[in-house]
Amino acid sequence: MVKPVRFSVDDILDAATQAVHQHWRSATVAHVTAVLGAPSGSIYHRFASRDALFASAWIRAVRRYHAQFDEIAAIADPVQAIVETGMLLPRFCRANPLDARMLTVFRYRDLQADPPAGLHDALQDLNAPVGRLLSELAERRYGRVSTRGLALVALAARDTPLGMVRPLIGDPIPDWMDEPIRAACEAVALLDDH
Amino acid sequence: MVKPVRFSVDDILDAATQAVHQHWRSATVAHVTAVLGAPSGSIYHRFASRDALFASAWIRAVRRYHAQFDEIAAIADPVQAIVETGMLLPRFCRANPLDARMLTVFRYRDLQADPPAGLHDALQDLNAPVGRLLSELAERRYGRVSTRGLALVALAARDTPLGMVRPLIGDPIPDWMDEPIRAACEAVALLDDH
DNA sequence: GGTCATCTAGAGACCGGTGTCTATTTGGAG
DNA sequence: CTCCAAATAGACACCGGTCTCTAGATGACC
Repeated sequence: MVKPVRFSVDDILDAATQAVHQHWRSATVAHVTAVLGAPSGSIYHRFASRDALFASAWIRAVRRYHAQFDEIAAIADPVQAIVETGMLLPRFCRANPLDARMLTVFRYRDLQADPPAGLHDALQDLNAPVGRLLSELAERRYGRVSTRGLALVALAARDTPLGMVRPLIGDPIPDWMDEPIRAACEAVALLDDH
Repeated sequence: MVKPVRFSVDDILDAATQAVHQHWRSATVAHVTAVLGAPSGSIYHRFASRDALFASAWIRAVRRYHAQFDEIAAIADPVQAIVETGMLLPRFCRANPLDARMLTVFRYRDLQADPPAGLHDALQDLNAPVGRLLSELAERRYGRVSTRGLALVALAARDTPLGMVRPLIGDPIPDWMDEPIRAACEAVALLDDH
């Protein structure tokens, strides 16, 4: 029917991710157009604003990260399941270094606090897979879902590995990091749910 | 001799820290002048640029954090010394929440990569206390200073607690966090220096 | 009281980035 | 071929933030 698409949404998000890789938080729409070889009009044709563009790229990266969660259910031992959940992060960083860097640009809390135009709903649902996984892990680990149990599991499976890996994101994560990450996750996962 | 100072360097840094507390990375010079009740000229009279201002406030916060390091030498057991080094961070966040938030605005690596006008030297020396402390801890823990040993100690005493605490910085760090932080630090500190 | 260095004071120039507006291209359908 | 919706194309208006520039205030010292 119409003029064929030259810059698809995914093309633009790829370029945005590339621009963030190079300029991190100071990436601009001009950087994206430079990567893409497109004028700014083509960007604004598909995205309401600069913020909506970069937030969309962030959301796509988060979803790709969540896509790894399936395999955790197959791990029998609860503590090991928590540890392996933690290990998903360094693995993701190695497999998708650009998306990993994209992940560090926003915090979920901030985006949800005032969502860029049109992304309110996408952000609403975004964290559900994490919530589900953590609840399931807490349930399996402690036999019930307590506030503290949930907090411990979140700390073990999410915050601890993230903190250890974060300073390196952008560069490759060395293999020797795996052992200490496992050790830290496991130590937290072994704590008692009082 | 001259006109008395109405806005000292420390006053301005306090205001910058306050502005960062409210606006985080998007804090502007105008936000600082609003807190301080001073015109922008008074800010630029003492600081070469916006970046130099905020970086100076960051450096002051880092130095205050380093000021806690002295007491670690007194701890006899090496592993415990590493764990207590890790615990300095949550303690600092509780005692100086505004400076803690300031700490999250820059990364040492980025600032050193291109230092704001006039801060090159200050940044050069800034990390020395950390380097000294970590070397000392690695030496005590493993009886020698290996690359891997140093990396493990850095991970245990610095990155792990930072990662666990980071998502909460800005809000108060709850007391129940101490136990998991200790557990994670200790687990990493107990790993072998191959 | 005059002098001078230092500092306050604030208006606005300047600059880079966002987002708009209009023109143009494209190819299938009639 | 003509028409139309969808998309590209890019010039530039606009805006918020940084930083400059000039004027004026202040008080120690002579």
